[in-house]
Amino acid sequence: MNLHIRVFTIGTLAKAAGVSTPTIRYYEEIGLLPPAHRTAGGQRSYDDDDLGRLTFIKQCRDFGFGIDQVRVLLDLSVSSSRDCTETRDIAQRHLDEVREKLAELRLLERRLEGFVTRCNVACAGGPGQDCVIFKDMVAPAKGGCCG
Amino acid sequence: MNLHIRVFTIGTLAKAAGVSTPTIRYYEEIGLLPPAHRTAGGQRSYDDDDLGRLTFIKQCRDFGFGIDQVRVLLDLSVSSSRDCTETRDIAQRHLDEVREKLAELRLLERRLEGFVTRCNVACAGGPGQDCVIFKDMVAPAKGGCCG
DNA sequence: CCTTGAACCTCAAGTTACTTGAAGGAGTAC
DNA sequence: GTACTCCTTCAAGTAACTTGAGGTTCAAGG
Repeated sequence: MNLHIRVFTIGTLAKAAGVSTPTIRYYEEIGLLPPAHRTAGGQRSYDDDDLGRLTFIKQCRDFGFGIDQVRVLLDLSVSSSRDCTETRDIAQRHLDEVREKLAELRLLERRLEGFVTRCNVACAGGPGQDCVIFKDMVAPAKGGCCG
Repeated sequence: MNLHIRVFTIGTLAKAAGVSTPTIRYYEEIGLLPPAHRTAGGQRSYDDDDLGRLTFIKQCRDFGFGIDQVRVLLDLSVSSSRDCTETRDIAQRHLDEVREKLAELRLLERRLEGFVTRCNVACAGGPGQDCVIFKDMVAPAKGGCCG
């Protein structure tokens, strides 16, 4: 209970929030963070409120929200109505996107697995084989490598 | 058997390979495609070899390979040794990356699910609740929204 | 032959979310 | 005072294209 007012340099704030110092300057530049207070020498100076805001941003980014979505979430976070349903809708849409991406990646994983497997089967003897991967690759959607 | 020599404009080539025309110009600019032949009027002109090369590139990109990896694969595709093991190793490394990304996304999916669920539980009554998502978000790694 | 409209040309800048680098000033410890 | 780290701004780089401005070529129709 002895640190009633904590003051951060940009570097200590960065460590506390888990981001880089250029990122903090960048967030200020694009308006995610307000212009920082400055010391007499012109260096940026932060307090716990700033840490809170930055940590919030960091959490949102870790959730995969884009900068523009973070902007909306920040606005919601200070709006008087505290409209949680809007927040949930943003998160739900984002979740849908994540699931789409997951489906794509799962498909890609299977295709790559097949590719590597065919390589291993056909090229077990090492290099010098008459690998036909590249002919296969030119014919779309058939999978390739040493087929 | 009547189309022994097919000639493509950049637009028809783009459709045939499933990419955009600016993308073709971009690939030429960065050296993935050789400088195109030109008509008397200065417009680009392509043949089936170009279609083959571009289709190969497209397939690699669909596989998620980066441009630099595509460059290597293109080199391998014309190398005399046809070293399939090298090709397989590139694909294997890429597969590993895809699997890492999948793991990340699965985790993210679960976190977002929890987030949305908590929103629904706490905010079923609609807006105006005292949503505490934003306080939660400031405390890292706890999940948020209306906790 | 001439005009119209689509498709083409080049060059520059925008996109996302930062990172990296250069050149120099501020703050702190000895 | 000097050594060292951290800070400052500004510019450019990253990946892989996309978009836009302003102008040219081509094929078809009248």
